[in-house]
Amino acid sequence: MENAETSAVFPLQDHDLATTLGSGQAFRWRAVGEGWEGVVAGRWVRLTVRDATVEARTALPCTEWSWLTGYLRLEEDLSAVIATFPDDAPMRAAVAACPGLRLLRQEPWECLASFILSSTKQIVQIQQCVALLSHRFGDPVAGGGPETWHAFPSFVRLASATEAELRACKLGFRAKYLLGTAGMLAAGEIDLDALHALSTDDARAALMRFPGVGRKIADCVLLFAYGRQDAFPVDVWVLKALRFLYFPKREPKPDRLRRFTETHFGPNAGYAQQYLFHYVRTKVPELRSRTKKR
DNA sequence: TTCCAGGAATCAA
DNA sequence: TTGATTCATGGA
Repeated sequence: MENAETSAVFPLQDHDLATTLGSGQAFRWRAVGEGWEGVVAGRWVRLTVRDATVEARTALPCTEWSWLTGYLRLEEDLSAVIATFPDDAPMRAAVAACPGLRLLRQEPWECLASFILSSTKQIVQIQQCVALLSHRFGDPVAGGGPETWHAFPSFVRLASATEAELRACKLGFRAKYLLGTAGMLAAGEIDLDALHALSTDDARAALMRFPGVGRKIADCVLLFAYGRQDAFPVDVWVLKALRFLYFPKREPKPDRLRRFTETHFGPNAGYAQQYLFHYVRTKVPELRSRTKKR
């Protein structure tokens, strides 16, 4: 069969792909040579940055690219987003430390499933679990080389798996959560597409009906898949960031902290959160070192 | 060896 | 309501 690769080039401004794709919001990207390879919307794609452009190469013919430009949010004016961040020292430091960090717009099911796997796991382990799940249960897709790639498995497919099969993908206690969630979706109990029409609060409540989904994971899905930029996930890193950068003197009570995250960071609070997350996780030695939780 | 990881469910007080 | 415990697994 003839090589049917297709490529397209898009302008890229204020967008650091390596930072974005490695910032713990998506888990299927691999650095390969100069570029990044992954599967988006069931298509294998290789992204290569050249100057102020990104070249996208697919293995199969492609004439319409909204599946990729929407995923990468190439239309978003990052400077306009950052302009809404609070003008304080921690936020300025986080923005300065992570130039070109962006949010993606992922598919809700893959994002939900990935973050159900994420609880009490390191990012590299989440990546490994997602790779194992995809390899074991996902449909094969044509890639750019001899290696076989796989789409992220559908909830229908996972709903028909056994807990033992999921545990074989190193999910541990999260296996029954993923199985339960896939089962609810396969049974039509909740329609992920319908959440787009709901308020953020109602969409969050719907997501939290799934087993293994609490406030934090629901907020990740709202932010990374549904474009709800007011959603502010608080994980162990963001908690450390808030304590260390904003409340160094005394420990804020949880409800005080929640009110702070909902009011201080503006309409794009979730975007600001991603900057704080990546900043403390990669650039603040006092917090990167293994220090006791206070 | 011990601690911890983009947490949530469960149970005790 | 809040606080402690449990749940797998592997990296540091």
